[in-house]
Amino acid sequence: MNVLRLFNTLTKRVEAFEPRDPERVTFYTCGPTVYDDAHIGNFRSFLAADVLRRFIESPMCVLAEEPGHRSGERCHQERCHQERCHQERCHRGPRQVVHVMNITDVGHMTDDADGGENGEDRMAVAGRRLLEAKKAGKLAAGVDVDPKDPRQIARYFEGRFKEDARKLGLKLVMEADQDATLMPRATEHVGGMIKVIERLIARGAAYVVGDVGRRVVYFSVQAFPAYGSLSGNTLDKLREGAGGRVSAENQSGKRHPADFLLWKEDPSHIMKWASPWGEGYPGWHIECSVMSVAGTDARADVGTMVVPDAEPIIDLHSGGEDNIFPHHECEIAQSCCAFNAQPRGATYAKMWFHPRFLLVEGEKMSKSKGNFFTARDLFAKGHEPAAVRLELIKTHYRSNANFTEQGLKDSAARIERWRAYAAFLTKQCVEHADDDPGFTFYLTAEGLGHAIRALCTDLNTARVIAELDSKQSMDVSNVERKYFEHPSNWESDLGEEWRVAHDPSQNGYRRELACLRLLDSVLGVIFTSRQSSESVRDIGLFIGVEPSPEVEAKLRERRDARARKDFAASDRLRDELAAMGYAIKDAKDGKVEVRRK
RNA sequence: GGCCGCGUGCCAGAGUGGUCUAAUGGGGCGGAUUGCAAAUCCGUUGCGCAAGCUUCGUCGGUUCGAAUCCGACCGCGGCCUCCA
Repeated sequence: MNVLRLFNTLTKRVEAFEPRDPERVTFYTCGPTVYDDAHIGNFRSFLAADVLRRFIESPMCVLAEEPGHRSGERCHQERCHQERCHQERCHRGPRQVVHVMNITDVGHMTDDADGGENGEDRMAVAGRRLLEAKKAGKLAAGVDVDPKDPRQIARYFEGRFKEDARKLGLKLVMEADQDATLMPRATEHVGGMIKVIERLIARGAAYVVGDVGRRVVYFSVQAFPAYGSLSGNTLDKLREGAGGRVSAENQSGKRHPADFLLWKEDPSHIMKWASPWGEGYPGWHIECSVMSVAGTDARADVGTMVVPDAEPIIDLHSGGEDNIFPHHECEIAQSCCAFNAQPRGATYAKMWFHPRFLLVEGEKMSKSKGNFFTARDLFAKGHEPAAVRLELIKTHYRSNANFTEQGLKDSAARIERWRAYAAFLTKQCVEHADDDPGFTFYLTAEGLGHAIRALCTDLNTARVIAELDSKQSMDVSNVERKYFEHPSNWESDLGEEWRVAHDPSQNGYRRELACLRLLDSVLGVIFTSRQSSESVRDIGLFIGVEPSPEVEAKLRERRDARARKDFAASDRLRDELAAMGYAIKDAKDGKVEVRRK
């Protein structure tokens, strides 16, 4: 039996993921800081988390169960379709995943990357940039944001982040439109942070230094013996200041050099709140300790909740690899010391999932190298979001994937081939075609099983893509794409798809389509609505491309030229489109297919 | 200096003890098709006419057998107090 196994940063091994309650998995992802647009590296990390949560909640995913778990008996009887499962402790989906991602909108981040102003607040930098954009008239029409108000700046970029994320199919963001508690804002949880800091002080895990007006609360790392277990940076091995980002002034009041900030009294700060330690702002790490609990368990009160010894608080936690230390290390220390009855030996999150950084054209992404892209940069260039999504999830999350323009084109073409296959299968279903004994249903036969095994083995998305590509030996060039737009492709119940996929009495085409939908429920790139409006459908198909009115006009002009066999005009228009970066292909009925060159 | 991840063919990227000259896609080459293209489909793509020989960062080791396990080294990426 294949159960989901993941590389756990905490144990540095690939191991079975065993949530406390397999019917309700809690998952927390460190979210974006909203002082700028998210770039494709940010999104790679968020998309890896999205793929994981989509798989966990799907009927394809089987989870191992802790011995003696409460729901163990029931699932074996009712849910499992696999014979061997009855002998082992496991639980088959579908199941609920409570996925929470915070929005870091507190302006205490310092910008050492491109601000240069040695510790200038990121929100202040963002405000200055916005102000410049506003003066230059570069701000989009209808946007009214006051560059002096950090809350407005944060809301502005939060809105843009959600817009990009929706296009890229981040399920969590779409859910958060219905339930805002799934994307909590740090600024709205400062009260909880203060409560947790008070608890930490009361338990001797934190201390206050400095005179009134300049008070600072630090977490005492020596209060938590397990400090260092996630990153390997144990207290005896840490070398103070090796990262070159600590100032002597900040270190002077600490009992131990690794102690970190929980609260800083600073009435002059750009964003500030009242607290028992004066007006000021919270440390960076404390927000996630609070929001991971508040988001995944709405009933919990961070001021009073007590977790029994060694019991995890959440099942799964993700974030970029740069968060491993110090952020996640500190989060563990805070949460265990604040919430666990016995911090020693406690577990905050059971499984830690850290996607690695993305390279672009073989190099580290940086603004100075010119290989720095935000998601919206790519959308603006006409790349379809689904292609960007596939390009970002196609490589194993734990390797340094290389994002390339060529790869983006490949991804767009790949998606279109899959869509053509979906259109073909849909056509056969709609027309109630009989099974063709000469046709190989490669997914139904074994591809689905291979793909599921790959996902169970540390979320191997590349292998899933290979399964979707392989053994597909049919000419998809002549399939009428209108079948892809068939309403049945846009609403499907995954539990039902799973049943159909495993029901031998069903039509082969129907079963194959069910397999395709199941796999795409994880990848999220095939059955996504294209941006194309009704008005452009009569011209043709936009492959990995967002149509623009300008392109549309040229295509119409060219279609008319071809109708009257004016090939000179037709070729001239094709060249013009090529110069704009579009490749076109003539298809049936005077239609064209448009892609990126 | 410490801790962690990764290193596969022209490119991207699977493969974690034998069925591996190594999945899959791209690119290249040949063919079908096309107003010309593009796309699509078929074949081919380490060397050799062949029996056969040789690849998976490098060097060693374990094993009957290694891309796969172990060690060292080299390279890339991340972190060492607030960049996914």
